[in-house]
Amino acid sequence: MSFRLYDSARRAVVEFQPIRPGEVSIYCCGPTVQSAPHLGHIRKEVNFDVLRRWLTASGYTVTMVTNITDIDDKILIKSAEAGREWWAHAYLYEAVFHRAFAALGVLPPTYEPRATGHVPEMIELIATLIERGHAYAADDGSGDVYFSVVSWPAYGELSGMKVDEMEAAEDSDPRGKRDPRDFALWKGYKAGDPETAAWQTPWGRGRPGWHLECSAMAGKYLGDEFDIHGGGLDLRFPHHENELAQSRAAGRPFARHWMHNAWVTMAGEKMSKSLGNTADVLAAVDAYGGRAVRLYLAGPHYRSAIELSDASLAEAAAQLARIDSFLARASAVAAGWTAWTPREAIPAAFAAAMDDDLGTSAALAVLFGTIKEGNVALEAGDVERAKQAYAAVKAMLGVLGLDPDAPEWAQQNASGGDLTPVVDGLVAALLEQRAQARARKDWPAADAIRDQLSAIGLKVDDTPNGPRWSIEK
RNA sequence: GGUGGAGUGGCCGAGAGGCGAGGCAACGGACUGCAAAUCCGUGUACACGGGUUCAAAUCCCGUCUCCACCUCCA
Repeated sequence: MSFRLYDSARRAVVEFQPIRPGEVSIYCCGPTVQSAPHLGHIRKEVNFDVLRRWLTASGYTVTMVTNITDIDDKILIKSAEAGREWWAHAYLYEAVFHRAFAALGVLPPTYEPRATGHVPEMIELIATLIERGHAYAADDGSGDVYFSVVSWPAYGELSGMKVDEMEAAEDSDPRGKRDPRDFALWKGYKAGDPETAAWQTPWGRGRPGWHLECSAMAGKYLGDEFDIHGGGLDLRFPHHENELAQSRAAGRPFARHWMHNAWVTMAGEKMSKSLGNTADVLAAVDAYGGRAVRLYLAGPHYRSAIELSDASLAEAAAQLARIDSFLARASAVAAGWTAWTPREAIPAAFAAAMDDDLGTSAALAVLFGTIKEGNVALEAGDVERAKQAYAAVKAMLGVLGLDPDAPEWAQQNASGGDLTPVVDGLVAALLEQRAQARARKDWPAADAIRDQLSAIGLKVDDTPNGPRWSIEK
């Protein structure tokens, strides 16, 4: 079975064919580190993390590049408001983003370049574009350099936008543009900008334009041509259109495949900073747990908008509780069973769903079906089938980034994990008292102990093999 | 104005011509001292109006509503 993926440029699900057999190169536009991430930002990370995990599980060696945009208008404005150096502001929020990524089990990219570290590559790209007649330094002496849209007839090939039909932005500042549709590759230094936010170039001092950064960094780490370029749907135009135009105009074939995830909505509207309807990632993680939030983001298809509410997060938490309940029950008989490798353990239906444009929703149906089979097997005492179901569930969770025993989650539970033997000892003493009360049919006393534990967040379940406790999230 | 997407049962959310994805919630039953967990069972949904077809949530025509991009945006 081969992998099929929707390509935004061709507007169809197409057969994925890597440039080099067995390898996949992905460039994914990363955050502009101007303020804390919201759940919309993080959906992109989770969706592309699932892509990466599935390709890896399918046997590919994946190179994943996600940039950090650490210089930009917004950063300069926000840092000035906050009374910080722009670079200090950028580092501060880069750390917050990293914390949010880790809180959702997102694997670190292979390379995570910062825009400010790649000015030489940008200058080289601009020079090539000027040489080829696709870019020009503004005549007004501002130091701005623009890409000439009319010089590149293919402009619009990605988004389907027709240059002539586009609504002209009324308040846009034409500055030194020869055509209002031209976009900035390089922004000349302006009075009032921080002295440190400017780099010397053949066209004067200044700083990078947003679109140019990504082309330069993708080229450095992945070469002139690579497999997949990703990002949020809102980046398709103009950001990705511009990246594509400037890269191809410079003679680089660039991305073969464009992949865009849809957004998170609240009350039907796209979550965004400008609308102010954002949900903080770490707050959601505190309330529902990182794996529940990840399940909420990863479950629906990546090209569907998903509606955020307390109810939808609570439902994800309930789904996860069903998953974890099975893992807890099954691990008693199946832990350490290694007859199947994770790859062998993945059910064919799950693989088929994932191969079909990352059908996580259908894949999840397979996961829950397997859990039911496993539960039935456990009830029937069919240990062999329970082990197989357990292995299959673990393998599927691994692909989705939800296996609680995987390093990215085990690490997060480390503080609690270290205390588990201690808590276990304390709880065991109480459970022994409860067992004695139950033995003499003193139900009020037994229930009092259970209620006491429940009040501090420990849930007690009676099983055929005795009571089991767990921490309620 | 240009371009694109969406309207599915109480809720979330897949699917895209023909056996009711899956989950959450609810109700009934089994198990349990009671719970919890688990299992079994219960639902005839596809915005509206036409049409095509043996068969339409799925295709065609029309209508309504919503959202997004065209400006920074994951």
